[in-house]
Amino acid sequence: MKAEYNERANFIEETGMIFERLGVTRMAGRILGYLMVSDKEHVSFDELTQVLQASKSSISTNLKALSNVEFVKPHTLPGDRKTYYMLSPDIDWREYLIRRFENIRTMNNHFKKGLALRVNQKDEVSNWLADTVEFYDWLLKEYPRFMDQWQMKRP
Amino acid sequence: MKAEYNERANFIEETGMIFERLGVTRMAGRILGYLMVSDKEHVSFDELTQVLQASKSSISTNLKALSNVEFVKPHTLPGDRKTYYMLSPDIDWREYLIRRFENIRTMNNHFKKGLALRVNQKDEVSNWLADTVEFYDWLLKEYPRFMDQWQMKRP
DNA sequence: CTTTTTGTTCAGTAAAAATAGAACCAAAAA
DNA sequence: TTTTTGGTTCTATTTTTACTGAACAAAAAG
Repeated sequence: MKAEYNERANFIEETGMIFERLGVTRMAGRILGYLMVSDKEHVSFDELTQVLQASKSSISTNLKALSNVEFVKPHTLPGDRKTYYMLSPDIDWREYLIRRFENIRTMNNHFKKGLALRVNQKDEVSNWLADTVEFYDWLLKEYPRFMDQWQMKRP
Repeated sequence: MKAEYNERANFIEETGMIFERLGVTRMAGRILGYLMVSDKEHVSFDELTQVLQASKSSISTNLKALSNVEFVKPHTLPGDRKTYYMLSPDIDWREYLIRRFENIRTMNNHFKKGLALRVNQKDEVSNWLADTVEFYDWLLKEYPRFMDQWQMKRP
């Protein structure tokens, strides 16, 4: 058992933990981890069940979830019934960040709603809420321009 | 039962749901929601158990967690044994965002590790990983400057 | 038409997380 | 000193989530 093997195995488990903390399942994280360090670019369903020592159902469910959010892309070959999977080269992390910023927008709107519901609009909490809203309004207005700088650097 | 009352109640439950999706407990979210729309600035432990109809233990645990991450600040008065709680006016959302960016740094480092473990450094997946790393390297380098713009606008 | 391959889906189990209830404790009040 | 207040902590209980295993299905192969 080579050292390299253990490094990969560790990497896979670490990926599982990292994604678990992000709210994805540990198994989905493991799949991503394996897709990252596999020496093949395309990995079959069956290989995943074996390498990750997981049930077909778990792999199936998680692969589907990962495909839905387009983190993973299925790949097929003529004359081959299997489906292979790879890390989706279509993920645009800039797009992904933008989606995350939209969550911030939701939260900011919620803060506005909360502030509006307060009786005293001028106490410390209200002021803090107002400041918060002001900051996020600024952020949401300005971040596209920031992102554009990346587009300009790498068209 | 006034319409206003229901709006507040709805707001509290929504806050619970929103924070639950962010990985905090629903009850912690409810506490934050109530602290946002309460007409008092400082709210007692006991009031929280009653308004949120939750057990003392649940309130205690969640208040402690919220205090630990400094979302909530305890407030005491001379001659009063109770502890009151408020939304912490000390939360600096800029600081908070910066902490979140540090998570991105962790992820980016993990990507680098994964890329290094790949056998073929020049296939599609490797290229995609390399591009991703490049984008995040740029982002992590540039975002402090972006944040400084806010500092300049609001010193 | 029957068997095999390649998964998917459903029903049950195991594991984890959130909450409740009760015992408990320290400090203040009586 | 005893009692009450204000809350914490420990041990269930409930709820949710992830995973497994087995039944099932579609399509290809024999």
